[in-house]
Amino acid sequence: MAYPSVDQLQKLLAKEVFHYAKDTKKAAGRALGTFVEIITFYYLKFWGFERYIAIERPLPEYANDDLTHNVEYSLHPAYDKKMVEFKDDDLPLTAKKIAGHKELTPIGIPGDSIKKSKVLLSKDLTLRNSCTICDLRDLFLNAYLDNFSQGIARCAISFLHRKPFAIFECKRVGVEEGVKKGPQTIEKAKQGAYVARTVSSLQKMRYADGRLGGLIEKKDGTFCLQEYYSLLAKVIASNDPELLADFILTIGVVSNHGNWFTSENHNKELKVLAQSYDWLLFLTDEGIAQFIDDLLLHPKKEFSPVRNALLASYTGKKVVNKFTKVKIALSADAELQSYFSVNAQAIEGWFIVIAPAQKNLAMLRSELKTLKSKDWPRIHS
DNA sequence: TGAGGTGACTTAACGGCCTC
DNA sequence: GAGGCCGTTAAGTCACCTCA
Repeated sequence: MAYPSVDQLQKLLAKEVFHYAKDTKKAAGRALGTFVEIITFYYLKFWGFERYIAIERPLPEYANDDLTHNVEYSLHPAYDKKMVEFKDDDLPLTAKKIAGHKELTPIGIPGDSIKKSKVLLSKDLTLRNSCTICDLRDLFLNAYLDNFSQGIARCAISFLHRKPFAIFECKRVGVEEGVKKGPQTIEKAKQGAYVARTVSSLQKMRYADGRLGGLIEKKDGTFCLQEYYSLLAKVIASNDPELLADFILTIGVVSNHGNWFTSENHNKELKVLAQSYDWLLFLTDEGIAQFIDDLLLHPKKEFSPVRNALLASYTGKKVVNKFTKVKIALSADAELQSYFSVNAQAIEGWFIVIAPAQKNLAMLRSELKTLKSKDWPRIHS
């Protein structure tokens, strides 16, 4: 790695980018959290799941609608899809404008269900990833920009069910000056663990002998109970609405930061997360450092739009941030897609699978593909 | 009338301080 | 050292206003 640690990289960012902030290290740490989110999003996009993704959508706890949690990325069953096109004269592409497209008028979208402040592509070519157009009872419509060339914006509209089949949460916690082990880590771990353990119908329980068990209540009040990962595999492979209807695969992505030890030598906080999410991925120091060096600190010429989007977003003045998981400069989006496509093999190595044991990223991708391909209208009926 | 800017507000994530 | 709490920073939503 070109840098001794991510902590050193954070200090470099603090000096070079966040010099205006009252607490430069804190601002740089906050931005590193954003980078972890962006890396996760573009990897999912590279995997082909973009048209199923919602961002920061409130998700109720299982059988407890009173409490909702905004989850970073949720992957939803797609009931339908439409393709629409707009000319560059039509910019900005607001939710209202998209909902009024002739391809969508037969649906009869009620005016009051259309999102007021959502813009898929603004006049200054800022893209909104996963732009929600409207909520229609159990479904919501999300727009995704496929490409924008020769004056034509081609957009995909996904009809997504409100109940996701998978969620992703990203966490980063830094290391304090002069301290090797961060006390605050347990707080972040608890926060993530709580959400991971409360949203799915597949619940975790502990046997007296220490084994992890899983249980799902059936309609008749009886329980399907067995060793957790066996039941998880059974649910993913099944087509049984009783098992699948409220099941959510939970995935956590945590970045290394020097005080969670190594991926092999887990400390308490990492163990809490590993036993709370179905999958826990560890984004390595080397990975995040490579991303920052390649795209933000010393980018090749073709990646300069990414660096420019970052620098224009963090100036100390009030500007629209064009380098987040939601809003990103269109030129930076294109280069990020290209970077993730060209470097796919290396990027796969940035992630270490902490849990489940003996599994790899290809298996996670396969599980997600299996889930997205289910006959969801029948399962939800 | 609709696009775009602004400010109030909520939610979340960060590092660091404080207590035990 | 462990863990609770806090101030700062930032993202996102929404209502409201201005202006073409």
